[in-house]
Amino acid sequence: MQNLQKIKDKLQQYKIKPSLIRIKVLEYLNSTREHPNAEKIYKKLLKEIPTLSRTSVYNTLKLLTQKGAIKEIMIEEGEIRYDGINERHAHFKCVKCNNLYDLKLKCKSCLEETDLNKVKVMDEHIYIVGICKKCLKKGE
Amino acid sequence: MQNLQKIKDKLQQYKIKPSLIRIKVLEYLNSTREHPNAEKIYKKLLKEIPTLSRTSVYNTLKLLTQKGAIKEIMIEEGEIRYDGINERHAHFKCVKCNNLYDLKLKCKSCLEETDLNKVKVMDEHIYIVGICKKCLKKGE
DNA sequence: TGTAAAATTGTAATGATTACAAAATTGAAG
DNA sequence: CTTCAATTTTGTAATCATTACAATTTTACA
Ligand SMILES: [Mn+2]
Ligand SMILES: [Mn+2]
Ligand SMILES: [Zn+2]
Ligand SMILES: [Zn+2]
Repeated sequence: MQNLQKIKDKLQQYKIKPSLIRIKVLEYLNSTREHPNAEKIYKKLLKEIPTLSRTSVYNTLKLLTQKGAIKEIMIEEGEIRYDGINERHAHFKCVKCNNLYDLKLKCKSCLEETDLNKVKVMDEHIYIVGICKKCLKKGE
Repeated sequence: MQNLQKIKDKLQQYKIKPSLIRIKVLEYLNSTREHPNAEKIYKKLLKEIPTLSRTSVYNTLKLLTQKGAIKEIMIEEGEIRYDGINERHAHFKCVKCNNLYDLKLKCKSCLEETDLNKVKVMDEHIYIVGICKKCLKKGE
């Protein structure tokens, strides 16, 4: 399909050679908004690539992150989640169901320009922790 | 000194019984803006409390966090830093010197109210990753 | 084909955090 | 001052996601 070409193009755009695992990992991360961790990605791709190793998933995630094609999200200790959506947005982590939702940002920057114009900004992370709509309903 | 009383009051305010270790940990976190991790806090307090155990520091930090007296900051994998300053603010993490600086926020919320008025917000984290002024100068 | 570079794999190590049970301390009651 | 249960603190062992490393496989190109 032409979706494959899009993934390959994106990899090339970030100067990453398009191997099978890299394509599959990026394809998965671009197709979902669930922000999976390495283990979830491994389990998912194992169905398509039976020889896949956990190490390869970790290696690939590290590479994609370093090249800027995906983003690491660190919210809870001992678990890195990954986000393949590159548009600037914030996150909402529900402490009940553990889901991680995307949130829109209404302003370009919440920070004082005077603080920022002296430093080199490489990355920005904004997230809220709380209880989501669904879980609030469940608990009356 | 009367600083001690302030710390005790703050602990009581968050419904935490003021034991020696709790007082010392909170006192340290309220006196610094360096956002230390558990190990740094342990090393620092060991000078004053020679019988101190790492476990006690971890226990105390967990308790203070759960009660809301301090905040965990998770930016780099495998290292939780702690912040005793309760006023809402953002952070800047320098990837060169590894320092974590405080930043002022210019707006009350960067998020769409429509997204937030259906959920329960418990915590908010905003941070920038980049290279600080000092390190930029060093590298010409 | 031959071969060096790159990618992938499996196993072992790492290290911050946590679990757990024992020891010490506290504080109220007698 | 004692007693004793609750709380706090401690030391050791376990956890577990991630990383290091070396071996194997695959790729790309002459
Ligand atoms: Mn996202
Ligand atoms: Mn801070
Ligand atoms: Zn939820
Ligand atoms: Zn710096």
